Amino acid sequence: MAHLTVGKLAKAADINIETVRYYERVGILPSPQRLDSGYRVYGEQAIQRLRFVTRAKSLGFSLEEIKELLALYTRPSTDCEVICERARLKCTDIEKRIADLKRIHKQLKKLEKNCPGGDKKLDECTITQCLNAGDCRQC
Amino acid sequence: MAHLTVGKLAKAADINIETVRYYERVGILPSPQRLDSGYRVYGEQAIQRLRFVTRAKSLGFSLEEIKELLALYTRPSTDCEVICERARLKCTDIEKRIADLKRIHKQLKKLEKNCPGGDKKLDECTITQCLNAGDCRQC
DNA sequence: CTAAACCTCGTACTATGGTACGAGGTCAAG
DNA sequence: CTTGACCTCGTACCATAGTACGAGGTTTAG
Repeated sequence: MAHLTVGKLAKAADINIETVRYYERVGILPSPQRLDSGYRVYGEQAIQRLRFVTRAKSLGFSLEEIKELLALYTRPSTDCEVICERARLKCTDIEKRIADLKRIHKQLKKLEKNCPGGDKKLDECTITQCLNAGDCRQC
Repeated sequence: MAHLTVGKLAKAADINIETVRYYERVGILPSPQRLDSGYRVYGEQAIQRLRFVTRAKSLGFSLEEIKELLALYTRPSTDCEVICERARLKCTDIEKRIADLKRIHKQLKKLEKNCPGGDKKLDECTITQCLNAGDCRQC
């Protein structure tokens, strides 16, 4: 089990094989050793690394950010605080995105609520009015 | 003021000139009339249309969705309800995105809170543990 | 021993929303 | 009538995160 080809690794980490190669291209995964045939050979730690990537992705980190996290992670001088700081920054980032979406959501709800609906014509539709004119009191 | 070249239109709608041409390419803006020289000529309604696009964008609609909205808008048979329905769908869509981000935010906050921080080593860092292992009680 | 399954690489393509550039033609002011 | 600002088009490029494909070489199971 210690020697994995790229296909086995992909399966073990539940990632598309092309994606594994892509991760290598963009520096997320280090270049592995090769057999004489040119085949890539990975150890168990590659599975761990890919799982790290998948989890970081699910926490909202971009591949660029994950690359940095991995670099920090593999540097012995890195302490917990450094990683925490990254998490805090990402948290703030996500708070901003939530705030943006909430602002949009509020506007849409308001428009929706005030719109007469039914088979009214478009010139009575406040949503259309809003999209059409800057002087809309609904938005 | 009734005849605008693409540059004037872009300025009037506060949109990059290349973007105006791009909108034409992707069908957001209809092909305008041309002078003998080949220059595009627009009327006032083109400014309105671009403002419609900008406002719809700020409400979270994609260009594809805006194209549909515009098609509905210019069809006389469209009634208010049809537009309202689009707004409702977009609202739901945004609610989903907010929920996703909130889930991520919650996890990050939890990780952040439980992490010892300071100059602790990485093997004591619960964030690193979470990224590294699937059996993390923090996430 | 052969056929299937797997691997290699490079390149091109997907979606999204644009931006940039170069070669050339046109228009308006001085 | 020249100069500069504006326009034309096609093409390529940016970020992001991959996916797809084809030609060829390798490995493994029956």
